[in-house]
Amino acid sequence: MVTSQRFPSSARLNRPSEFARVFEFHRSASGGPLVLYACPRMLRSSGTIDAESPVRIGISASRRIGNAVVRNRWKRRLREAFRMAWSRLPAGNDFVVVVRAGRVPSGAAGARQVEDMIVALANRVTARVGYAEAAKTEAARRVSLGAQPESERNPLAPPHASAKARLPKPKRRK
RNA sequence: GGAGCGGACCAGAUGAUCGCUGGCCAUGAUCGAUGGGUGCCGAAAGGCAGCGCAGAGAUUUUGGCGGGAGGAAAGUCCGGGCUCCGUAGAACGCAAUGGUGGGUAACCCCCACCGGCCGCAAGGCUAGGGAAAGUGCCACAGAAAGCAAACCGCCAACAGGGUUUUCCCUGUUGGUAAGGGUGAAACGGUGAGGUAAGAGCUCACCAGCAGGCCGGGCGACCGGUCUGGCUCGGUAAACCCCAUUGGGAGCAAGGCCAAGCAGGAAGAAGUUUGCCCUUUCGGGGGCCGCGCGAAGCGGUUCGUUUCGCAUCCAACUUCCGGGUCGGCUGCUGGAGGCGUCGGGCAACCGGCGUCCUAGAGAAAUGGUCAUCGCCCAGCGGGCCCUUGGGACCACUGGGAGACAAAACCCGGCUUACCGGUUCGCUCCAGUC
RNA sequence: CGGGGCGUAGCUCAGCCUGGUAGAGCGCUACGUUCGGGACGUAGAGGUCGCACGUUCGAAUCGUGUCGCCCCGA
Repeated sequence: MVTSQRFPSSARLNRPSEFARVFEFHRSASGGPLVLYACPRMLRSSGTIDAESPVRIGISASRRIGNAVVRNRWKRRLREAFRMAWSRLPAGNDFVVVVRAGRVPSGAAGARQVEDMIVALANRVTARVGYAEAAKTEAARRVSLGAQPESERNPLAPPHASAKARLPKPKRRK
């Protein structure tokens, strides 16, 4: 196991639309104080599943679980766990961890425990029956949506998801 | 030694290692405004193709250097800076404040003092203007709750009765606020005079009120003295009155890029639509026109209204399309910290010197390990000393490590909090 | 950032504006009724009015502070 692992901002979900995309895929697994949502990553150009791209994660800790200090403590603990377990997670996916309740595990044993829990949940949700098919149909629908420009009024299609699948802008001025 | 009062300060330390974030420097990669030069078209202006020569800058890789939460960053309770909104002028309303003087950019803040209350004291608390402008309220109890009033009682007269001298009982009328009892609160207190009985009815002293004068103080107020009428309840954190203050919105403010000196549609020349009636001159009603319309009928920040002044009129307004859930900026050097000197009782102010000390944006300042440090208990060691205690050192075991995380920036207030350091002072006990 | 509302019996709520007695429904307990239960009838218990300080003779009510919860707008 690789102990030294970078964790730059490109490995995190940075904007609300990315969080919404994962939540609206509606695939989750829960265990203990955590709920983990998963969503396969897409290649922007082709709309197919990109199994090679690195894993990205996001953390959601609402005010329900405590004050700012408790929320920050959870986020740091989970970021550290992701950093350590990064190579053991199934590639080509975005994950969002929601903290439900509970005290923050402390010490080395607590850190190991959170780490193992995240890996187990991630493997459980991606190995579930229908995960790959759903990802494929989703990808296919996205390609068809990308072909016909700006028919966004489909209620099944989240607007930010189609925006994510939009073809890159052609170069201007050349 | 014990108990207590007031103030100031700290918010575990060091090291190793793995990370995050933004700054600077170097470096590789990708993109690249613009410039240069080449070819073609053209009379020219210029256009097109294309070279990859220079290159601001953007994104990113790797490496190095140095920086990275608080005393409350919190609650968002006040006050300001800053930004935008024609001007924020007047009136009404609304809201806030409420002893005096000062500090301050400002304050529901701070300092000093005055009055009141609490404490043996050091000290603490204090929404502390006006109740003889007006209105309201004061449950229950009580005769009566605010300006007078007679339930019991007391006294007098008259009538009747008992006895028939005094006296007693009943009733009616009148006088009386000294006594009773109720209540949170009952119309000054004590004494003397006075009276049929009583009463500030009169007098002395005291308390209190109002006014005048003298002295001290910038002032709140304090001290003294004289006069007056004799006493006039409480509540304004009830309405209210008085004085003072307050324009509104908020960094999601605001500006720039995207964005092309700008695509489409509708509205829109109305100086308060026009006419008639009525009016307390504020306005109200009817009819016509525009409008789908009971709305509305110039606009100009704002969730109080009206008025005044100013200004704008298509270069305007609204909607749709386009764009967008983005990027850059505002964004941290400031009523700034520390030291020192001077002024001031103090809050604070001024001069000089010196320092630079967080800028995130699904939101950084962390994880792990080791050592030291803190508290408690036990055992051991020597020391102080009056039996019995005290502090110190070493070891072992156990425990605590709180509250709470910047979000434009400051000054305060309030609240939360494991503990620790230190200064000054008060009371009590003991010894010399 | 700005604005609004609510904490009262085990539960859902009145009472607060205009201060003096805390109340309703459901639930709970006991008894009656019934063969038994439900329903019904009678009686009863149960509340620091979120907390603290103040104003007042007197506070659930008025004022200030504070704690918790909910909602709305940008």
